[in-house]
Amino acid sequence: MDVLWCRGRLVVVRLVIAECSVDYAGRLSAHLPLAKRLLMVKNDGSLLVHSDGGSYKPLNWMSPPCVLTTVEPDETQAAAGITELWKVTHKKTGDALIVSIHEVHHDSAHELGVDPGLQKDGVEAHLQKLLAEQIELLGDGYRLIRREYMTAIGPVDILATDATGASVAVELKRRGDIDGVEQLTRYLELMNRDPLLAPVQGVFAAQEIKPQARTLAQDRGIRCVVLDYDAMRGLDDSDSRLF
Amino acid sequence: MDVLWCRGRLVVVRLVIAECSVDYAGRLSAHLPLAKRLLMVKNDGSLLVHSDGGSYKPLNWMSPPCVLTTVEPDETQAAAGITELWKVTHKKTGDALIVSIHEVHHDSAHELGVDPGLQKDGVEAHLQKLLAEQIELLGDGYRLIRREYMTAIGPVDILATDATGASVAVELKRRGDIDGVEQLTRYLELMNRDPLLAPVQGVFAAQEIKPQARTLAQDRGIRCVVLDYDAMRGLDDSDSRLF
DNA sequence: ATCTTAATTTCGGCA
DNA sequence: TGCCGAAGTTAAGAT
Repeated sequence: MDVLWCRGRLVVVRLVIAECSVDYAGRLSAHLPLAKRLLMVKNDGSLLVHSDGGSYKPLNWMSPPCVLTTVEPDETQAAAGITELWKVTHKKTGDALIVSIHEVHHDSAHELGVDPGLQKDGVEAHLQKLLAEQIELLGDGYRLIRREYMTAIGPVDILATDATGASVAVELKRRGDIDGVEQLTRYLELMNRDPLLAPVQGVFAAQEIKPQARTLAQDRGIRCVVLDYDAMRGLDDSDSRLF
Repeated sequence: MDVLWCRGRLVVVRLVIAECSVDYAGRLSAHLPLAKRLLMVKNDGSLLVHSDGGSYKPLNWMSPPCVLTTVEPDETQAAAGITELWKVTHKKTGDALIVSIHEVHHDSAHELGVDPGLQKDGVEAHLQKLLAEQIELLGDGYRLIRREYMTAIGPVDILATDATGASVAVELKRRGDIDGVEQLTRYLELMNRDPLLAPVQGVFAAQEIKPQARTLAQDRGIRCVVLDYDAMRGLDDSDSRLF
């Protein structure tokens, strides 16, 4: 059991339920008082300390690359009831996580194998692809120049032209927040200094636009467009999808 | 076992190692192909799907408040090898996570009890306290007016005066990003409209300042200051700390 | 309850 | 590899 989970090509996760306290010293200092928790040791040596509640984030953890070593408790620690001492050290930053175990209630190791990984669909990239294909949603006569139009301070999501041939910079978000308006504002400021592009109009397009973002955008002469993702996906021909 | 983990006042976590595929339909669509994984059902009904690798983030999950129901596989599903079907639905958004279980390798429930929670130290609040105490780090003659100086759009981290008595607004970050510069810019814009404060100088202080943020700050006449957290902590008299 | 901001963010893409 | 921006961000604090 001692080193089973880190040897050879086995892909093993170890689950320990234990009464323990945890100390972290790294980018911050943190302490978990003595309580019964779940310790999850992954194959790469990383450690997760979970309680029963909260959401997916552990109470404390150490990310890979890191090494777990078990230290013999000294007399003082043993007298304090510590039976096992785990020290997890980050290989690069030197961050340390120390688990002081008082009692182990459960300990098991399970081989999992390599995970094939998550397949995602429906994020901003897809929204951008759809809007690029359906650029006329912004208005009659709109034409796509290109996606990811590069500027000195980063890529503009979509560059298009309106019916009059004037440039239009589109910033796309799933949720239209104030940050997105700021981002688009920076792009517009820069692009409008370019005599080949100016004048450039701004369009802030999102599935949902927060009132504050809308107010700020309108204040800066940026047009807001709310996108109907489902409708756009329905128009797309590659709409074969799960469920 | 069936409902043990959600009854009464027990605080229980259930651990299942199973060959399964997972589908998520909510803010995005996602699919996990058939593989052996760890399913962690927390007391609040939330579910975490972990593989052996990655960092603390599960491959897929459902956050509380949510409910887990077990559905009987229909004939087609049973023929495909599905023995159990878990459906986790978010109570508010309706997001759904479906776990199709083919084979259970391990199944155990563990009572944990209520967790006392994490004690943190060393985050931005501490940095702010330290800089307020050591405001002269910004320059000779600097004096603290107050921390969390309230404005109409939120609190400025630190308000100070320089050697000439002019107002200085300080925005503090652990990592100085472009967002922080934008934030400070908004504060400065507002404060400089106040005749009692104007003119207000801006200082962007962080443990680390990203090149783009520095460029933007300088372009807007904001001074950048890199803080040495360890040195500042060393000067602090309340430096009794674990380890 | 809603909104704002930080985070030991993590994660992916592209230069 | 490092930087930059998105994320089912999540989570904590303030209004």
